[in-house]
Amino acid sequence: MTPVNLKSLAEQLNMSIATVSRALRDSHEVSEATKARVRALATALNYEPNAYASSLRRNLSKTIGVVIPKVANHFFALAINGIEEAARQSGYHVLIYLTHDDYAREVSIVQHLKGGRIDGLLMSVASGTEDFAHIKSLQETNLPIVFFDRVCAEVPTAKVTTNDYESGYRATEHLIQAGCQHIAHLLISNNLSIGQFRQQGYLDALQAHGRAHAPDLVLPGVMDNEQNVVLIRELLQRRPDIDGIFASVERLAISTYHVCRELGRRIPDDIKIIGFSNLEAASLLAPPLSTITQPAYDIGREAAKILLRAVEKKKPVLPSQSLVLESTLFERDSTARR
Amino acid sequence: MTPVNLKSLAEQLNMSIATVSRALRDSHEVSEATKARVRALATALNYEPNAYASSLRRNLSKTIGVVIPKVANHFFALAINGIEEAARQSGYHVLIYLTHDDYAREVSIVQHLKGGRIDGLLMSVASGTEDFAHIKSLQETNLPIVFFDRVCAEVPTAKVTTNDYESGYRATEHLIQAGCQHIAHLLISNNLSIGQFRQQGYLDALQAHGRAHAPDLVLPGVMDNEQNVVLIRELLQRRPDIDGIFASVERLAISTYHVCRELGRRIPDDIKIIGFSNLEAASLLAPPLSTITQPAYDIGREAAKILLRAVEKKKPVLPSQSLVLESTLFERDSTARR
DNA sequence: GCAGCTACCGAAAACGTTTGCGTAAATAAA
DNA sequence: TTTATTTACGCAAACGTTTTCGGTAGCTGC
Repeated sequence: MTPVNLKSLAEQLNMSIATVSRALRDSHEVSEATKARVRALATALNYEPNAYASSLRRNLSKTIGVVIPKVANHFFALAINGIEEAARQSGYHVLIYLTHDDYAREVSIVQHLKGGRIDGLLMSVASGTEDFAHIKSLQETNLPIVFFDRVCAEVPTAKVTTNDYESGYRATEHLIQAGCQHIAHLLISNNLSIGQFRQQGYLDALQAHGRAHAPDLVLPGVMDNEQNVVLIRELLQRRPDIDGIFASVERLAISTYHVCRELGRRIPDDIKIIGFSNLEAASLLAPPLSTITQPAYDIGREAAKILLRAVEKKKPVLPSQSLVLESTLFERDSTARR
Repeated sequence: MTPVNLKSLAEQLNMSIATVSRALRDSHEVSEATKARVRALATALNYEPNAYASSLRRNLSKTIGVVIPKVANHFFALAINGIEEAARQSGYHVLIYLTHDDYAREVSIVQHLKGGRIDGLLMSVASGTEDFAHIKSLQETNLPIVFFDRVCAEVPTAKVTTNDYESGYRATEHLIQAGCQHIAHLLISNNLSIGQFRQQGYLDALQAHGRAHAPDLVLPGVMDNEQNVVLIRELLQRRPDIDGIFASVERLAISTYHVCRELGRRIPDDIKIIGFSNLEAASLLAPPLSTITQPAYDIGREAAKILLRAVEKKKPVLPSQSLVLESTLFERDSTARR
């Protein structure tokens, strides 16, 4: 069985490889008659151009990379959904890499991407990452990068985020208006910029409503879920007066539900909870969870579109192309006034 | 700025390209002394081999493809997690494609994969797919394929699934033992083999317990969620005697919760529900949902391992390498006896 | 009849890597 | 000493595609 490539096609058609290639790319330097002959044979033999030869020659892979902390999370899953959609529409392929929020793994992945495997990168940095040299070094190879959600402030490029400050502010204000006196903030991580924005919103909302800020009401989450449960239990036992919780990330809200059930705290009677979440079943929880829901699909799609525009036009991605999308606050029973 | 490739390295080291290449691949045909010199410069200049040149020459891309219906679904997200883990351990990259359960899209994706972009394929077929010619044709190019969960019976290769028949049987039996008289089955799709297995388990369990089988109690789900809500509402209104529901897929269980809430049916008092689901928050629902939970992460990882073994050894994947993993039944309040 | 077009096509050089083969020197065996 | 064998490296041909640089026709307008 002979391989079906440009050479074999050219031989069967009695023409040069160059002509076959041009015919398939619909070049104007080839007559309609020969184009038709070439196309007929190509489809008959199910010809598909070798992606690697093409990529090598054109220095273009038609592939983008996505580096994210995890995929088993509705936010990132939806984001990938949007990314894949945008990529498919432009004929691009999507390579996926998971850091599991591990700095060393992130560095290793980013280093490997220097091999020219991708034309552009979409990234949401690991929560443990503090040094961004690996990313900067990648950007210096002229690879376009767009950050989404967990952005890296130090790298000058476009970022797609949500209005995290306002969301933190509104969530906190919502708890205040529901009657909460002592509101804790369960933070993602200390060094993520989105976490800092949400934290600032929380602080400003407290201040605007004349509440004192107690530093021991802010709990930075960790990677491990079991560990988080322990930390939250500790917090609720140390400060039994806490009657409101703002969780900056879904899994912390879920962990809080478990802890409350364990400690016999009634939601929303004893304690009210609101959290960032893209959980579809939020309205079916007991009680239904009030959420700040990010437009995850749109974040992914818009980030990909910005990246792909830059890739296609061979222009760098500018910080000015950054986008801020709006989250939505859904009031449900977990913050109901009683 | 000169590019950093084998040629530039060779020039700076005053040796041939071949030697540099061999040194970096740790060939025994190169002295330790020169290896050291080469490696030193390579790391100093942050050399990363061009993936496409290498792939072209070796006819190996170190990349596998994953074709799945969707990613915004905890089962598939976990499966990808397992796949990525196995791939990373073997130094492979993961390309991801979503069919959105659309046959035409699946065909188009599979056709594109003939370009040699991947060394192997992991696939969960779209629920609408009835003709498998596109997959067979891809397999004829000697590309190793491994199916997982939503397998394709007609293609002779390895498949990684769960014990779907037994799970369907046990779920149905569980409802019977909880006191249900009229049990409906909400099916994924008529032409998926896993759906047929679950359905057969449902039927056999009914028969084993002397229950008559009413064909109008079996509802094949559709793609659209809104549509499913309508169908389920219709079913519950047409057959008000239904007091047990076995949902073959998570979103049908969720839709059933919504319908029950809307119609004022109390779970589990009026109607009991069990469903296939990987929802983490299942225990926090109102009421907590009884589930058959598939080992999604393991399914993905094992499928990837089988595929990668075949790829590395350049041997075809045999149907005899198929694997059946066990699902777990979690009893929760949605099927509690009252 | 001739320069200047256009329309079509082919030869060949890239892209960066891997690898079969050749070969010189060094070492071992005879 | 001569003859194998090993060690360490270079040359050059691939892999399949794209693209530059032509080149040959057949036109047009003068």
